[in-house]
Amino acid sequence: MIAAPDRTPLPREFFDRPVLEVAPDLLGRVLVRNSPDGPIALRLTEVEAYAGEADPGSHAYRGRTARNDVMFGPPGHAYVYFTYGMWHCLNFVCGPEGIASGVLVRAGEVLEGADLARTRRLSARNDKELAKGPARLATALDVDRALNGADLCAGPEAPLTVLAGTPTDPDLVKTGPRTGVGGEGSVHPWRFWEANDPTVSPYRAHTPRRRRT
DNA sequence: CCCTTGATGCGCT
DNA sequence: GCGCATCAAGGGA
Repeated sequence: MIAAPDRTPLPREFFDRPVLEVAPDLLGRVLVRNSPDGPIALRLTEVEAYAGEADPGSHAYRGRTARNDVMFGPPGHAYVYFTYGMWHCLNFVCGPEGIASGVLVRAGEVLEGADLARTRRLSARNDKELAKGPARLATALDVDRALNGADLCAGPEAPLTVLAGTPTDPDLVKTGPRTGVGGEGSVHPWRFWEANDPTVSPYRAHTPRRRRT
């Protein structure tokens, strides 16, 4: 028998730790998105750590700007950015404050609200694909820049919350280089996922693309 | 399955 | 202007 997931929201102290400690600990936790259309609960299966201004793969690498501002703020908040002209990606800001670290939420398994998620992800061929990839996940959960800076620790009825869930067995946590991160940023195994989980996104190496003429 | 390419807005140099 | 923490469709094997 499987223990019921813990519905207790994670406290701010959870996020107020070094990002490389928080990232693997997020696997198996349950992200709840309360949107005007209804709630969706997502069990996290894949994340990536972005570790401060010294990390060349991080948006914080070139210092504080209007875009990455919330990364420099207190832990336990959402950092949402817009990329490739059409997609959003969701991060959890981690501590300590001022280090500008975050965890990119890359994939998960929809536990509740699959009907709603399907209406936002019409191209998904099956439910495993609803949140297989960071932009798909944000689309399924209706996450956009309106949620940038949202407090993850404001309670279970807040727009975004992370419940304790059932942490993934550490023996099942796999690590590898981050997807789509090139150069110096690719040397660290800062991608974390749950072994044998069908909702984890495929790894893709960094591929520079030339703009259309 | 694999690989290639187009779509699309904007932050930053 | 360049390049991006991406996705979906299309064609070949």
